[in-house]
Amino acid sequence: MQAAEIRAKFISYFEKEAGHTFAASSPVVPYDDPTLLFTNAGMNQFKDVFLGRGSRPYRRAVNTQKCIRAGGKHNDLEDVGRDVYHHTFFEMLGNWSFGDYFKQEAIRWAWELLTGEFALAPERLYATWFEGNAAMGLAPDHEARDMWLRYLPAARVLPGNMKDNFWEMGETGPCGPCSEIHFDRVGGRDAASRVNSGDPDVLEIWNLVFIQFNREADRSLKHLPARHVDTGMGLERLVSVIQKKRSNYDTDLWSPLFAAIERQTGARTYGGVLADPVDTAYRVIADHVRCLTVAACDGAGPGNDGRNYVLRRILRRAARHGRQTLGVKGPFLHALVPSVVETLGCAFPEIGQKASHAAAIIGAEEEAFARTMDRGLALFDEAADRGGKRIAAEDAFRLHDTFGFPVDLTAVMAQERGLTVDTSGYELLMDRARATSRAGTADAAKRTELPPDAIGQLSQLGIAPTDDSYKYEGAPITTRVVAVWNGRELITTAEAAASAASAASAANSAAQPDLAPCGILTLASNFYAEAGGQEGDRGEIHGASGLFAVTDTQVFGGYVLHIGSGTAGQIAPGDEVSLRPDAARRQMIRANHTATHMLNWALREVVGEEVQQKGSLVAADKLRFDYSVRKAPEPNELGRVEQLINEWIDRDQEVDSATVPLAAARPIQGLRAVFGERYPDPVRVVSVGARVADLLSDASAPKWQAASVEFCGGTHLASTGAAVAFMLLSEGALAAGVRRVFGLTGAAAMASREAAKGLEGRIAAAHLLVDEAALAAEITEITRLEAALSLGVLAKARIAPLLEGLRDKGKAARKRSEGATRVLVVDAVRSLIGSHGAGAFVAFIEGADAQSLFAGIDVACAARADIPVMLLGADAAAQRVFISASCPKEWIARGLKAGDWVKLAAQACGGSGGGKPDAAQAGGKDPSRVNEAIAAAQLHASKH
RNA sequence: GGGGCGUUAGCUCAAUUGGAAGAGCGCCGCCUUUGCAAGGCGGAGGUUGUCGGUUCGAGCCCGAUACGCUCCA
Repeated sequence: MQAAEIRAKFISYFEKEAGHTFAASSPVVPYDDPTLLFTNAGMNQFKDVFLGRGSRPYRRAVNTQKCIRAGGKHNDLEDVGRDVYHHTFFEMLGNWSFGDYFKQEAIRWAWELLTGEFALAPERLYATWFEGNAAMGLAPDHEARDMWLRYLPAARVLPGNMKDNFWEMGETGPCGPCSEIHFDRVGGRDAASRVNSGDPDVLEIWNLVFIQFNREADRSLKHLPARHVDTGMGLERLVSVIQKKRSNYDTDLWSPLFAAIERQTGARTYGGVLADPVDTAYRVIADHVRCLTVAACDGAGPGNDGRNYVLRRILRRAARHGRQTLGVKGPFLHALVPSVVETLGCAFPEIGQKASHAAAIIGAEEEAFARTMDRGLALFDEAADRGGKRIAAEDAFRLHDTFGFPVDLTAVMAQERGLTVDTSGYELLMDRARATSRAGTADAAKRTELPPDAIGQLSQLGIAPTDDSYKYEGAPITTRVVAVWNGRELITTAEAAASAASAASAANSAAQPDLAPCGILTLASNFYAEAGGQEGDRGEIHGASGLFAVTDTQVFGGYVLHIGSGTAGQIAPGDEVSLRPDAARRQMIRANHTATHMLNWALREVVGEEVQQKGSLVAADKLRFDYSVRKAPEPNELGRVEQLINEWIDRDQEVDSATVPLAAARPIQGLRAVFGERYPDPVRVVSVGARVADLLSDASAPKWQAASVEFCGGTHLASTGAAVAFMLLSEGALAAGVRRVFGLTGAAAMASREAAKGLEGRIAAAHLLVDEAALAAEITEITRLEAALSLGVLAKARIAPLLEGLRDKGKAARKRSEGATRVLVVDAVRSLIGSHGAGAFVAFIEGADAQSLFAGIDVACAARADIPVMLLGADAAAQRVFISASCPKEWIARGLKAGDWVKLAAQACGGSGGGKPDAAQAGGKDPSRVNEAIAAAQLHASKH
């Protein structure tokens, strides 16, 4: 019987024979359950029913559930490959009763299905029941025992303890005894003693849980009014039993995968040997690629935290096996996805539909790891060879930190070679790294904050949260100071401010800049406090007797804190003050925020629906936008994005906003909301290209797709024209699948356009330069400018090839000039050495530089290999002397070493040098003393 | 936001204490052989990411910066 048939039979048996409703498998990424890393049991999706919080339209359910047991409380990752029945991903067949049938039916159906439909030999089956626990006040489950005795002889109905036969969901909650069905693969013997003993041939195949109690907070048990059944049977094990195989991997659930692995890697055929490295690699890779594919199809890919990091570790384990054990050069896991679809696609249609997506995600991560894997493997070998039985903590840390080898992977690799890893030392290094990392952030985030106790103090004093309804207008308002925060304590009365020494810092810390910045709280405020990625306002607070410069605005528990320092006089609680945000800065932020919305819209328009906002920063000088996308946009797509935004700016479209009920705004067609974000109700809607009232009147109209509609609390332009211009400053990868763009608006965008135009003109002009030195200097300057100027992505793309052409020209000129100098030097040396007699040859060559002297030495040695040669050159303008020398073996034997020789000569003209005995070079700083250098060199040589 | 690592020929990587930047593969040309694979000789190809500093001299030391990788938050 094929696996697909077994799976279908299980489901149809419960559907047809026993009136169960098929409830499709929930995703492996649990929805709304922070206690779970991955879905790890069939009952996960029914947890609310068992807890009495939810209900279903049916009382009997059946399905096959996608489960992942890795990284969490249930972690089978370490056992994968080492045995033949643990998997990171597996299917769990299950049937459930929600307050409907109980033990009798559950046991009868299980028995009939296994021995009837699946034709398992009854004499190989064993059942366990809960023996009770007096200490816990739990009676033995004689009900279950007696039912089993109707089918099985007493010798094969076995009692079990709390650990094996009493199931609890958690510290508190539904629980009850369970009854397991075990199967003996060998048969013809009494295997009772092998049940639950870890024998791979006597394995648990089905667990029937009878939920009849609730564990209360005081640890007591209460009988539940509604009793439930929750059963789970691993499909992979069941198939191995029915197909009479001793290993899960020998069934048709895996053979297509093994065939694909063989094809992709060129490894020899899977042999099924437990301790064999190649067979182990086969099992690990097959298991892991199933897990990764299923996870990716349910929206979870490899990443750097939480469940995503578990998936990354799994992928890297598989990739390492492929590289090291099977010798595959490049990415190959992604190519195995189709065979996962082949084995699972019929049961889980979503896997077939999203296969290409999964393959892309897996391929990208494989490629990423491939970049560091070989270097990491080399480091591991080195560390392993360095002696000892243990991989040093430093090496394990470096493997992790620099090459991305999770420590558990290093441990696996060590184990393969009979080594261990110094994990406690590794943890120590990890802690240290974490500490320095945190220290850095803490230092950077030296922001002024209003601690919770200060907020509590405010509400105790009856001070209401700040009325910030003026923040969208920004026009100056007059209000009253209610408190001053000096960085340590709140000052809420004028008297306290006057008497407390610390008050001075509140009003006058400009004179003492070391003091922590302080903040002013007012009754009402027109300052925008940082929120939704938009920076807080800056500006001034004017009082009758003081002036306060606001450098940042933050909000804490509804209280708007104007952060900054006093510049003159004093401002105290009770003072009437005028609040004046920096209007020019505000205007730039508004333009950037509206542009961010248009960018979000344009990216979706050009790149596609898959674009999701991942983060955003709206500052005065720039905007930053992170978004998820599968592959980098093409330059022409970026051009289109920029163009679309500028078209909107040119059309000067109205920007409308209104605060409306969340339920009314949610259905608006084309609405952009950040996934997973919680929005207030009512929510503020900002729309470019359509009036909010119109949007609400016909929310589902497709035409709204053409408008930018977002939930947003930020400040925006009245109409798009005020942004003047938009330009993409840069675009690049932030993390796998996430990209970041920077953009400019207004004067900054215009300035950047001008700068690009200017640079292009300068490149064109540079082409006319003939002098090599001038051209080189100009190229250096243009290169520097290109990096220093804030050029747009499109301008950069335009300029890059122009600059490349200019560099080629500069290179050609340099080569010409170098060639000419070389010819000059070579000719001079040839003519001089031709008439040279015995003894060392020392010559000054007009116009030679350090590089051309080497060519001169070569020529001289070729002509007279028997004598030492020294050549000198000079650059009077640069105040430099160049010296280069070579010395034949015979002369070295006589004591003349080139290194000593050039040093002597160099010292004679104010320099130094050195090198090897047969070749050396040196330099001096005084060209006027070249003759002295020559004389010194000749004198020294003549002594040998 | 912070830390670590990296950047050398088209590709993969070398380069003792700072002393004339190399190898393998690939490319081009010639030769040999000829069933194929190949073999031999020669050649082109480098501002050692960029900028600055120290030094007589920097791929190497120092500082900045860009890009990539990786970990942490």
